[in-house]
Amino acid sequence: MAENLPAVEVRKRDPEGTRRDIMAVATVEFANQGFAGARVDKIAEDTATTKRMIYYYFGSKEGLYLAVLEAAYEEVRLLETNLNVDDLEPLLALRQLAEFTYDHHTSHQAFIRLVQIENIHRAEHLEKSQRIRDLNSTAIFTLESIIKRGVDGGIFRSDIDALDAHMMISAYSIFQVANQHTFKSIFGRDMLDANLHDKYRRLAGDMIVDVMTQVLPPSQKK
Amino acid sequence: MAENLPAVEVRKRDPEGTRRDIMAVATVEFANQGFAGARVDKIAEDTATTKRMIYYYFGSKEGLYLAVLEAAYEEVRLLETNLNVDDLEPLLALRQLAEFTYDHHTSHQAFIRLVQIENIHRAEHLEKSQRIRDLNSTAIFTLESIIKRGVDGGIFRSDIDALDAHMMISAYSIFQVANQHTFKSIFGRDMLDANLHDKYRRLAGDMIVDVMTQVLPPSQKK
DNA sequence: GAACCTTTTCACTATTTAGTTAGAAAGCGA
DNA sequence: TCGCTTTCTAACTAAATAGTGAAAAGGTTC
Repeated sequence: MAENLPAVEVRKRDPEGTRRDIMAVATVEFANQGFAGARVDKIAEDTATTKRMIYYYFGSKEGLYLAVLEAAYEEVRLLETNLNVDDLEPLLALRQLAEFTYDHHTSHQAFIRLVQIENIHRAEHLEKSQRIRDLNSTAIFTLESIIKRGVDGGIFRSDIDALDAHMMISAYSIFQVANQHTFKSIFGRDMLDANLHDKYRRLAGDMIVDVMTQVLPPSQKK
Repeated sequence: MAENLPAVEVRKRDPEGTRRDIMAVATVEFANQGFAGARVDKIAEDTATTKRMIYYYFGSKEGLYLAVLEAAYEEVRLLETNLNVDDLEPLLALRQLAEFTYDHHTSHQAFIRLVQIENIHRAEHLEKSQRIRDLNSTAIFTLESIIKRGVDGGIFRSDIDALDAHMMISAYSIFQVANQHTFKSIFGRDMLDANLHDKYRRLAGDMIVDVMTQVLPPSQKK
């Protein structure tokens, strides 16, 4: 009866598929519960396979977590490469980068949760993954080039480097996702409300553009 | 031999002291390990009293966590009231508030960790605490007054309200603490390095002042 | 068809964990 | 002194938890 129905049990042996199944489920569980809070039995339950296979492929809970973390960083990096702003004037390029980052982060909340969890653990797992540390965010190179052009053109401050700018853009975007729950609970505002999205995306651009374009007059004591 | 030595076992019955002892230790443990990661036995071990007393006073692990969270929010609120910027012109007041917040957050890292942990839990514990939700940050009232003066004076944008401004200031300051570990691991920069503190405090002020003082000309398409 | 890889089954273990029982000693305020 | 509160001791429990053992069967590849 079921043999002709679409691909649910088409695969009999599909190691890659099994790994992907486990990791997809584990990503959700780790992002939702944290490393200590996640339950291997729960993950196994939600997959099409068994706990034994988790250990067969990933060795340990930590091994699985690390695989999930690596995959999340890699996926995000892939998406980053979609942005090309080399043809735009620095001001517009910077705005585009910031607004793209904002959209990107607000639509990859599981990734942000994993990053926050990793920070609670003081990045101890990330430190173990040479692979993640290698795939240095491409956003930095893009930013470096934009900033160089803006500084050379005399329209950008020269005392904010690419990492500083990245920090500000990330801070703004990540905060809205990462701290949405306490913010809403205390102030009653849902920062991710669809009605606010356009305003907050624009504000991400305003924020970084406005601060970068304040070329300091020597008179102003700072 | 030990009877004349300073206050270690001075107290015989000191319920308040016992509570404080437990909470101080629990704050560290929860901030470091998260709720699921924290161990009641470990907390008991690090106090001068026993596990039984933790349950005597706090009922459960969650009860203790909630007490810790409430105390942390209250302490931070107390410190916020130290700031008085009513006499300053709005531009300087805003800068002072931002830079004060930056200093404040970078020197209360345990609190920030608790907030991040609470966000991982989608603020479910915070929701249970009417007490925390009541002590609405005084920073908001201060900000409201500053912004009103700035907007009335024609030097501030009128489309950014106090919560928006608070969000930007918090995002900047909290990010540097909350995400310091992944940031350092990936980019090699310690955002909390003492040598960078002055620069980053100033930048907190620049960021919010620059974005607020961009009064939009109608011609500029936004 | 042989060797190897993947998958299933499932009971099992050792440890950790939050939380308890029960009693008793001792301080403190009235 | 009486009664209530606080503190300590120390074993104990029940459940949850990460991880394993061992065997067998079914695919896959060469």
